Amino acid sequence: MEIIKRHTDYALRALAYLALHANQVVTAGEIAESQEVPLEFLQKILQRFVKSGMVKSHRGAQGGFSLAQEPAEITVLNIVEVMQGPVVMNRCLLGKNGCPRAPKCPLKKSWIDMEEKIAAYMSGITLQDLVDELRAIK
Amino acid sequence: MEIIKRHTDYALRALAYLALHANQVVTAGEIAESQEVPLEFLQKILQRFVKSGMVKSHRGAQGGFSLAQEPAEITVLNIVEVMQGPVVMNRCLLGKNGCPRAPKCPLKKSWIDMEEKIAAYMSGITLQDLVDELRAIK
DNA sequence: CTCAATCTGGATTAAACTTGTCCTGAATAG
DNA sequence: CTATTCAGGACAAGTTTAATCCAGATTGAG
Repeated sequence: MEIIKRHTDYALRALAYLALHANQVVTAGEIAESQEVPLEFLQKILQRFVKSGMVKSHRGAQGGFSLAQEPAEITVLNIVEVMQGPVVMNRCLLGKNGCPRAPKCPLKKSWIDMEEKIAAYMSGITLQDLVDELRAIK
Repeated sequence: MEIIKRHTDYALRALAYLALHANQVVTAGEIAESQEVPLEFLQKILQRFVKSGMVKSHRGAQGGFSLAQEPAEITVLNIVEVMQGPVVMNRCLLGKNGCPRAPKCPLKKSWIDMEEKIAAYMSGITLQDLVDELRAIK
């Protein structure tokens, strides 16, 4: 039961790299090489963050990507949700109407409680925290 | 990002039904009908719990299934792990050697911490709790 | 202005996973 | 014996994951 998919892992690595080089424009190729991520797959991932407004792209020669927000303002939850959507324990809890069994579901409250705890945990970690951790490890 | 797969949901419903009818032998057909689960799929699921020792099967006419343990001794985590394996945030954290990037992973500690919290939460809910909840709802 | 570097976006794809279905066989109560 | 019920392997459609490929748009530098 792996909760974080590979593309989300790649996204976290890529955005941590951008945070480590804040205020610089970095090419997808550089990120791909340093983070050992397939370049063309990474480009698709970065496009999602450009659309979400978390990353700025700079086209043309000498172009690349840079963070559009401060590292301390981007949380792990933000990144996970761009890639995998909202944290949901059970698909019953997705959508407006939910499942017809909800009234007799003995776990519904627990699932919602867990979702909130997981989301809270992930929103407590920012890219700045990851940068600090990376610098401490080095 | 749905964490609980459908077969795990079915398993939870089925075992809760068995707990509700503790010390009785119940057929897969009866569970399937009451819980709105495809019968043949449910049978596969129940077989897994027989192998894991949580459920006893009774073959032949008038046969069926019954819990092999007390409802208060079977946790949601037990059930989830039978269906989906151990709770792991990132596949990097699976296996003995893990991934080669682990030493420079700024999230490893947080992932492990989250895994433990999720597992702890799920092991705090037993089938008896679900039975109590079901009786309260009714 | 041209060209190389670089991002954009759509199409395609292989493998794995999910969610089942089908069928034969084995056990057993009555 | 035989109807009922579980056991287990094979099969399969649909979706997701994890890429790859390619034609096109943009832009900095020479």
